[in-house]
Amino acid sequence: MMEKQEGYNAAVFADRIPKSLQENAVDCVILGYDEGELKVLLLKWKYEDIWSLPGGYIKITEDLDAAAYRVLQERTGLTSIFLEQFKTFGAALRQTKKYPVDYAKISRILDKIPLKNKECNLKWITKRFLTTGYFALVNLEAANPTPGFLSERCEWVSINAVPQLLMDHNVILKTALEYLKKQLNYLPIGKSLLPEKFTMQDLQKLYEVIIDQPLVRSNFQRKILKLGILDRQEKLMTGASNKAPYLYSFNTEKYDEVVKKGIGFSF
Amino acid sequence: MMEKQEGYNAAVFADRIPKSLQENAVDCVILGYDEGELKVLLLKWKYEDIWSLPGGYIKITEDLDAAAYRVLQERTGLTSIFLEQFKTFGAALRQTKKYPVDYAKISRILDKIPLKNKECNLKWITKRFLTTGYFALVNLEAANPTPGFLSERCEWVSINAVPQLLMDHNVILKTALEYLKKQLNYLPIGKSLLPEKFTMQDLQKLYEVIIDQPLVRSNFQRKILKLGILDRQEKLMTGASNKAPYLYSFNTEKYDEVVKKGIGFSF
DNA sequence: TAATATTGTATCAATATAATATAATACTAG
DNA sequence: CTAGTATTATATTATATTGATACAATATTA
Repeated sequence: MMEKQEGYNAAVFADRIPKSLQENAVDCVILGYDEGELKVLLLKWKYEDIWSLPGGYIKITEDLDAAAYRVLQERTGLTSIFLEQFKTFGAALRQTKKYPVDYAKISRILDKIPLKNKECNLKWITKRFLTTGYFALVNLEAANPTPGFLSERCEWVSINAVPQLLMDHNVILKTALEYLKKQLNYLPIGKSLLPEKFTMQDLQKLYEVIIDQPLVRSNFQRKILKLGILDRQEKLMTGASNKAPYLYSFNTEKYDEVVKKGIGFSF
Repeated sequence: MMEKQEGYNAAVFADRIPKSLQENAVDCVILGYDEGELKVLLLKWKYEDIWSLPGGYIKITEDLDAAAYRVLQERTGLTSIFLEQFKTFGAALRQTKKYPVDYAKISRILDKIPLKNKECNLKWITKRFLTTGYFALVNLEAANPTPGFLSERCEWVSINAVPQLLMDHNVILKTALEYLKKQLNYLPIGKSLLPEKFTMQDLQKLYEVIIDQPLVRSNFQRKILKLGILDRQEKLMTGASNKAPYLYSFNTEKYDEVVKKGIGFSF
């Protein structure tokens, strides 16, 4: 089962694995919205050029959802946020043929980070495991990106500039974005992506970034307003030489109601 | 962690567990449609009054999806069917407080079925694990329900007459049905649930059973026909004293196209 | 041949949608 | 102060969709 790679014997890892942890993981696609761009929170590993989605093992006494919340909280400081499971990934070759793990790199990293830390279960290096993908939409301004013990940086990266990620993380990210695109047509979004108050243009741009195509302004406004999830606030004086737009905020009560009912077509 | 229950020490199971299998499982909600009822395929266990969804462990060299297909194939003989992952379940208390496992019953069963069979991994008795829920829509007529080595019966049960199931299987079933209900509004269904040729009434009844509410006949017909996924065939002479309905069949090409595009509302 | 049940399609008002137009700003330049 | 400019909020219009109902066309039975 194990094979040598670049002179490194992966089986060495097997000894380092604490037995106390579950063999399953979660990976979080944490999306924020900033300067008209959709951004995803990524980790840059220590010492080597490895990037990955924030993830973690599920503790044996922990709910699956709780593990995802924990990862989100550890990497952003945020709690009680929109977080949704979207798919579990379990291709047999997650760590091998299809998405090769560079054992040499991992080896060099581990040589520098002794694994006395019980929180680190590196079974994924040597054995296929499942990971459940979650995605979160968060207020980028409120988040406080924090690297873990294997990573040296935790950064917002534009979804148009995502580097090659560890294992199948690029696929996980892509799947999350497609899922979000679909969700748009039967769920309101934006409550946690936008600041408290925002203009109609802000909201439209968010939608356009997600579905990756332009929308007709007047029709977008009409459709959104008809959902009844927005409260109109005062006008925003930008200093620009044009009519000042209204500010809006989400009406939490109605927003949640629409989330429950769903929008759009139904038989 | 382990506790005695009805005088039986669950830890005894731990020794019986082969190490060769992954600790994750799939459970399949296999739905069929018969006599105007939606039915789910359930297993009745040997010797004791235990019912469950068909499920199985994921082999260490097996794709997650492949494991679900295998379960479906083993229990129905069917292959290449609509089968979709809908959610992974991982509540910490899956096997304990919230959904107690009756160790006494399991014990009695295992006393009669010696576990020399390597295919049986009963770790789920002693330890929390994740299970990924899949649902399949199959042609009930074409399926050949077949029990496994732990079960004595494999039967179609009306979703209105489902007994108490093992662990959280009732929740898994409920979640699958809710998921299907939602899917209805942006995917065509019926291709694998109905026979080759069917009447408009057949299709409407199927929809009504799934969403659990009546639909207006003329409007349903108009909406469905507009999707362009049906080919009209000859008339069906039933011998009933009324106008004979047309038979329809799904146009596979257009059907798949619509599955890809989705139907209904979009921004 | 009339009665009956069910089907296929038409009708029509109400509503929704896409594309475009118009009026109302908030500021700038002169 | 006024005209110009960019942008916003909303109106308009033609077209399409929806929900509710109506009605003609069968296939059989009485």
